[in-house]
Amino acid sequence: MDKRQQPINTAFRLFYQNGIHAVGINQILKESGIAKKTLYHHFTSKEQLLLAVLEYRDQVFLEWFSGYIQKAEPGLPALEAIFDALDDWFNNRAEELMDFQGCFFINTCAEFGDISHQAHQRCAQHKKRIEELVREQVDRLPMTSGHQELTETICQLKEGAIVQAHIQGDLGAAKRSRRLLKALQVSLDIM
Amino acid sequence: MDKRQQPINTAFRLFYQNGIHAVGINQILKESGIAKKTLYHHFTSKEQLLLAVLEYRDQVFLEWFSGYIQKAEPGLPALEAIFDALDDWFNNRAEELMDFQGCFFINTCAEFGDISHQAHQRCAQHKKRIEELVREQVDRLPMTSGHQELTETICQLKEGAIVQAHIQGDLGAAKRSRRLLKALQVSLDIM
DNA sequence: TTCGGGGTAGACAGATTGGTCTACTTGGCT
DNA sequence: AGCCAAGTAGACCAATCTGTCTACCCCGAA
Repeated sequence: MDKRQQPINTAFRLFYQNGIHAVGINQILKESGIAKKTLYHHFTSKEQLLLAVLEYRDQVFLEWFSGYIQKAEPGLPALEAIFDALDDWFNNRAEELMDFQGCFFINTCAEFGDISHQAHQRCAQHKKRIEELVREQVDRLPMTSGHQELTETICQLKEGAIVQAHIQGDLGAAKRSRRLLKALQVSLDIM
Repeated sequence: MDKRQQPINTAFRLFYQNGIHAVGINQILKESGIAKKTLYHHFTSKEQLLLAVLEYRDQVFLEWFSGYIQKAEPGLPALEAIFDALDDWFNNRAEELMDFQGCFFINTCAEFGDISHQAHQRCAQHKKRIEELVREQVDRLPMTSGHQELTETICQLKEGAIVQAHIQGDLGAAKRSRRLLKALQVSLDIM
């Protein structure tokens, strides 16, 4: 019954399913069941609401994501678990995240393309946080160098899988990235 | 002076810079300099205009992209050239493609998330065409199997690089994917 | 020479947008 | 008991949205 959280939940669902510009304030109000005055009491504008939605999704996603990493053994198994997580997400086995419709942050950047836009920057921040989680595990690998490179590479594999899964409906995209990581492990003895 | 092409050019520029829902028909008309009647003579709706824009961008991008592949030696060099092309794109050395703002097809799918939507399907088709160009080169490699897997992997590396470059403004994303491809070559002797 | 297709400018319609505001209610703290 | 913050419903505003329509123009083919 948190009157600030209600429109955030509703707005996320509608934004994620239909896009941000395509969803009007009135629809959010109707479906969240709060009054217009209440919404504008908590948020000064649609844009501020969006920022709160990004904040919320960031938190939910990170919590869910880090759960997979922590359940696995630190190091390589944890890195592999990243792609197991993605696989669950793409195949709708992650209830917390709602029906897969791509990455909300990638989608938001598509609508607010300019990197100077606040929403865009908030999305970049989310990706940086994910990168930090990855780095923590990469740093545990028995490598002498190349931690930063490997971290960024894994994140890039993750983005590629998300896009492939969303646009083509390719539900095996996560497993493909996982196999690529394995191939890397075998080839270079970096891990 | 092609009155059908003019609004396509303008609409692409505006859609790409600002998003599709964020751009109104009237703005397209004003900036393309044609009359409303003319637009609705050629296109029955904004959605039909969008489909024509996707068609147009598909053609321009494929032409530009395949140029890089054809200039390189067939096989591995051509595959490396893919990432050289991306690098030029991200760093705005590809004039035909306009200032880099991510992939227009990824961006469009973000706004029309449902895979059953015509615009979304047109985007998937574009990606499939790119995949075909990649496959042609992969098929020339001295591998006994795994062509399909490698083709899809390379496409996924490409999507990852595009997203990373757009969201983080990471202009080295293409080179990172290129290095990963090289690492794969060394490790598995698939090429 | 007439006729029609493609063009122009822009009024217009009806719906919807984000956001403000009035009038009223409810519930908890002092 | 009194008060105020937070809530409700929804009228209202100006702007904007997509799409239609009128009225007129130009030019090439029959």
